[in-house]
Amino acid sequence: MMDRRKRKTREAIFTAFVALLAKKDFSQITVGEIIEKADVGRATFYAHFETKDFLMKEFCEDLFCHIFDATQELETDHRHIFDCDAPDSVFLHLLQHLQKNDNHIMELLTSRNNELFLNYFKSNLARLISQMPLLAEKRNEKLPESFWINHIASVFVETVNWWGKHGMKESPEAIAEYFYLAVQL
Amino acid sequence: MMDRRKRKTREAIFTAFVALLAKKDFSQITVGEIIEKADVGRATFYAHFETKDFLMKEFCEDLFCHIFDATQELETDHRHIFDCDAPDSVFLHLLQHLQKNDNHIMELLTSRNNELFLNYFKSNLARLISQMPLLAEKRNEKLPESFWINHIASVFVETVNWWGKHGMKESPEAIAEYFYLAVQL
DNA sequence: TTCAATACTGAACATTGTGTTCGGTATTAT
DNA sequence: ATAATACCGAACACAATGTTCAGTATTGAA
Repeated sequence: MMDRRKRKTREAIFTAFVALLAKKDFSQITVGEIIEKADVGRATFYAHFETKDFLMKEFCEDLFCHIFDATQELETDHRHIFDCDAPDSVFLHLLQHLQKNDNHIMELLTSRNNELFLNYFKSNLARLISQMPLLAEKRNEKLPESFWINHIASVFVETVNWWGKHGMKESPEAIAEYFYLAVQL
Repeated sequence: MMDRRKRKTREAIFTAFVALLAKKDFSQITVGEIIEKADVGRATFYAHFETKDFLMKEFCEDLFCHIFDATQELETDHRHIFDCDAPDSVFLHLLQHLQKNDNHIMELLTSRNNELFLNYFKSNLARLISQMPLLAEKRNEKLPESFWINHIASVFVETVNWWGKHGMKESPEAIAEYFYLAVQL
């Protein structure tokens, strides 16, 4: 187990980081701002994270690991219980999760110049998709698998992005509908 | 008309910039490198471009303006002459243009962490799409127009991106096929 | 409780990149 | 020919990065 102090400062840095990310672009956040908000020494920051980019990386890994793992577990549960058309509900569930805004993910996804974060979201999503056999069956055989997976992930991310950029007025169900129409599942 | 000296240095800076972009991420290119490669004084650079970001902006505007304008002109010509199904050929024509690699666009599109450039590509493409009435007719009425346009542009850019990242082994025609299958036009 | 390991502090420091300024020189358009 | 314009290049102030180190506090385990 991790030293309690280490956990605390790590958490403090993450919290400060996400608060800053909600306000400004990643590229114009300075280490100085982070450590000031986290109330942590400069040397301490660099003892935890090699650079600002690594901070982003580890932050995303923690976050997506948490979310997608939860989604996937819930998913397998559903499949066990209902044996229903699983893939459909995964995306809807993700959208609902996003709307709740527990981890301020939407804020991050829709903030300007968020490409870095969006890329992490997409790669994690692609990984999830590649593990959904029921979805894979719906693929047009003319399309290469890597193309197909990348395509689904991209469209979902773009859909979410559009949702956020337009004020999230629509319900998760409506957005899911848009998504399915767009990818023609 | 622009002073000859001004044109020359502007061109020198652009050339140096694109050469660097092909090698490394935009964010880690320094003004120092640019002016060294362009063989231009520091003050001169800042007389031309407010910041590095503005350099990127103007570079993209020049480039896309050139390409999309050409595509659009060629397009209207075709429509006048053949009165054929115009939208289909626009994308294919773009892909062929990319394969020729006149302006090293593919190199830029497929270089790592090229989100900024990709975004400019996407917005210009969206603008072009919104001016294609024949394409607009194919939209599913359930989908909002802004969503639809953003979707088409995204899928095209992602398709191109996938193409480049996989070595551009396929022909433009094959990629166009993938694209049409993906967007279901 | 003791104690060695581990983590944090805070300030100093070298380094790198940004963007500005300015006097002097070269080129341009007319 | 000449006035306007552009370039040079070196110096400068400033801001951010990432490192170092001696001193202090906290932790987990014996």
